[in-house]
Amino acid sequence: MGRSPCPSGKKDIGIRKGAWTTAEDMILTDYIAAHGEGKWRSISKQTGLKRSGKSCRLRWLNYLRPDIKRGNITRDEEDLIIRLHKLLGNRWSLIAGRLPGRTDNEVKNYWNSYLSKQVIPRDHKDEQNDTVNNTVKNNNKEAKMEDTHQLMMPSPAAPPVPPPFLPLEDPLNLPAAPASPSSMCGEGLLSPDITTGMSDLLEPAAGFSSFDEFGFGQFDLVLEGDWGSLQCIEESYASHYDGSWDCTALNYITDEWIL
DNA sequence: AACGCTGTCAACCGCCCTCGG
DNA sequence: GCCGAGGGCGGTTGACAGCGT
Repeated sequence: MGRSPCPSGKKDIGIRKGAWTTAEDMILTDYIAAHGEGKWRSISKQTGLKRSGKSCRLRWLNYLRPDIKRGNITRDEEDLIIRLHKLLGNRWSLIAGRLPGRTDNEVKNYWNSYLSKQVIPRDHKDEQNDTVNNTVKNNNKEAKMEDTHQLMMPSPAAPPVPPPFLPLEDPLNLPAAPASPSSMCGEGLLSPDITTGMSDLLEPAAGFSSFDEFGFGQFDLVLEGDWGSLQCIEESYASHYDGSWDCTALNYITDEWIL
């Protein structure tokens, strides 16, 4: 698999490229076991590996790390990837961070080669479901898509419908929730691509170190159906609100998760 | 058996961010 | 504030495997 070791470099003279050998893996593994991660560029100098620092880092993070989980992506992991991608877009490192033992590269490859072909066509189909004419030829494909689609729909055992997620009460003079996501886009609050736009919109605010901390905290609660705690987080958010976020987007995020 | 097509996935590339001087 | 080095990340490439014809 992977590229053959054909040094193409005019500018990287002396730097090996392509597939890693077992010997190189051992050298890198031994070095990191002894010295720890980091200082990737110095690794090649210290060990004699003719690899760039980036290449060493990539090899370690994507393949050699002892906590890498091998084997097929499970149904639960697939479900989580789909949900997280819906929330975060192509932020593979963040998505992988929620999947212990999985790497961003692995998640990205899995999405590009498998999930994107199921989820995206399905979403597209939903937009024009009145015009689709199923054929016998597509039966198997459709069945597979349906299977994936169910992952994104509330299951019979899904959490109860949460209380309405209304705009927070006003002491902070927060803007009212928009009538629809499209209106948010129209006002420039969210980019047309809602999944990536949200991450750009929700920059760190007081009380939370990052959008990810805030967002994942809510995400976990949604998954668990813990609407009470979710409300507490929202209230906490309201008490810390410093105006750097637009809370209307949070309402939409939660709607997105639930839907 | 040979060939072409397609999917998979390790690895590379280039951009961007952070941090220290 | 500027600059360069180091590192992180998403997008893309390309070798290989498997399958169909």
